Amino acid sequence: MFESDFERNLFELRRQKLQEIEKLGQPAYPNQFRFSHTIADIRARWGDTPADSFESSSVNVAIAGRIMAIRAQGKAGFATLQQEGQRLQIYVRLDAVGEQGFALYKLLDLGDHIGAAGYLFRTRTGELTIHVEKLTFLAKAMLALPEKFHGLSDVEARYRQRYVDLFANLDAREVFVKRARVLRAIRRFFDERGYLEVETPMMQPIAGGAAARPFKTHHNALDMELFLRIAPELYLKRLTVGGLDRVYEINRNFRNEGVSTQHNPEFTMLEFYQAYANYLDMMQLTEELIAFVAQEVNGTTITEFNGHTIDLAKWQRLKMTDAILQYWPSEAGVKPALSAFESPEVLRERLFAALGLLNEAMAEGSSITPERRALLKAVRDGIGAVYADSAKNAPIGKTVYNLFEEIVEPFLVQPTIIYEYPTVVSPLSKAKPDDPDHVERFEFFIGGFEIGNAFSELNDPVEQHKRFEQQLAERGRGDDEAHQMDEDYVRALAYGLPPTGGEGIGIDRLTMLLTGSKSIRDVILFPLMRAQVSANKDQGTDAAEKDAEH
RNA sequence: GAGCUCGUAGCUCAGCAGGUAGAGCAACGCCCUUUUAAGGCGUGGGUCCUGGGUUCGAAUCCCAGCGAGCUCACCA
Repeated sequence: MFESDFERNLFELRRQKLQEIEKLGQPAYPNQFRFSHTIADIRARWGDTPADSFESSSVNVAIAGRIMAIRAQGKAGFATLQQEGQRLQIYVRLDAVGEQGFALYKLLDLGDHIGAAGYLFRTRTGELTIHVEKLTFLAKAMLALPEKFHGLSDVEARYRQRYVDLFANLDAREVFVKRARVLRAIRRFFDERGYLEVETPMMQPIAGGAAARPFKTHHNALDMELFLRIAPELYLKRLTVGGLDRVYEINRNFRNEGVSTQHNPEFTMLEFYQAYANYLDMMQLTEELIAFVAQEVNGTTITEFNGHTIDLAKWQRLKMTDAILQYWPSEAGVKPALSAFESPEVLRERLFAALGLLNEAMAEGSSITPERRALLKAVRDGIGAVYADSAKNAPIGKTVYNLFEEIVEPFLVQPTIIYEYPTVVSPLSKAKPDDPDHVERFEFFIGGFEIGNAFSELNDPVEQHKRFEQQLAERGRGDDEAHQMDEDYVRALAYGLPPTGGEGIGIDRLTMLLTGSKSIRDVILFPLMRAQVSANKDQGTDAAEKDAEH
């Protein structure tokens, strides 16, 4: 627990102070405090009240809070209390609180929790302040607070010791307040539309509904291998078979993948399903939902993200192939004809030609800006990877999809719906009636990354069984993210799934957009961190502490 | 997994042409009854991430490791 002798000494000093406080007749760890107002209440109600009106009629209040600043001045002193992210100053004078009260004040430290009762006034500088008549000790901070001006800025410490981050950095707190508002708004949105909130298994014998590597676990009593879910999808559709026409679930998914500013191994996903709807209905619903949530959370649909101003109420819809053409850089030659997306050979040739032209454009002596060069390099590397994959007999649909991800996705900053996905990358989506190679599916992108994914659900059990078998073949070829066979899910479909639209939305990423957070770890209270090798420098001295860790 | 950057007092940081550490805040003592990054005087506090190497001498240079951030890879 202690990181240094400094901390050990401070802790011991504070214990002595606690004993002194008890001698003053105050319990060291009282079990309640009745406050008349929260600090927020007081700020809201008297924040603008002029000084003279406090003199004509006194306002008595009692508040509780953590001491975030303390300034003693002989026989008087100030302290700033913080509660629920709001602060209020108190003024303590010997002649107002008495010998005992002032003795207590002198035993207070930064970080302590106290109660303060008295009347409101304004100081010379106009700050709303409580003139304290009674101090109540509530709990002690036995460790030192971070620097009062800069707060806790070490990123690692902020994630690992979020409890400090939350009270030391109020903007960190604000992110999580907003995150709660996001969830509340989503629930309101779906509840008002007749959706039922449900919870489906997070431990599953088959981890289905997405292409991702799962976490494995084991149930002892049943001696059963289980997976943490990678998606709730297949269970939610079983519910729609069961007659729950509109369901939604907000819960964690777990994917055994790397971490990045956009990926945490456990993340929160919203999924919803609506019977008798298709992917076009889902598009409509998505646009309404995102604008609604933004309005509820921020009071506006405008958000600032990564240097961009984004309007979450303004959407564009683009067919995937059209998007590729639109973002095809001029340096890569004339845009491919639409027919190129139907022939693996033609597309491959076009990609090869584009690589040559891009390399030429970036050659020494060319007069392009460094920014353009960086962009072209990313595009060239992307196309290079896609080309390499396509040369390994990847299905044309996979090549088109990869190409889209490489040259379009990072540039989709304003809200954009991309639709018409290749069937090969969409094993659970319903094919277009007139085009078996494409499905009724869309994803939407904001701020340069994917936020959600939706489709008309495939409800033909025979077709679904076939798609699963294709996935098994992929698995056999070494793709360990290909979908597993789920016989029970096929059986559920055999009982009849009505035409259904479904969608999944990443809540963490949506929260990033709405809070301007660049990293997903800033919107997750306790992001996964590598285990720390215990730097316990105080071995052997604190047996009880060691026991507590086991 | 790869590349780049970072790791110095509880916190925020300086010190890095190699000569064994410093500031502010926090802590401790004293003074101060309207301060607010309060102020004044004084005091204590460091295996400079870890382990090797080079050197008469390493916080500083080199190598390896650990941890973190960013970028890339991975990521229906």
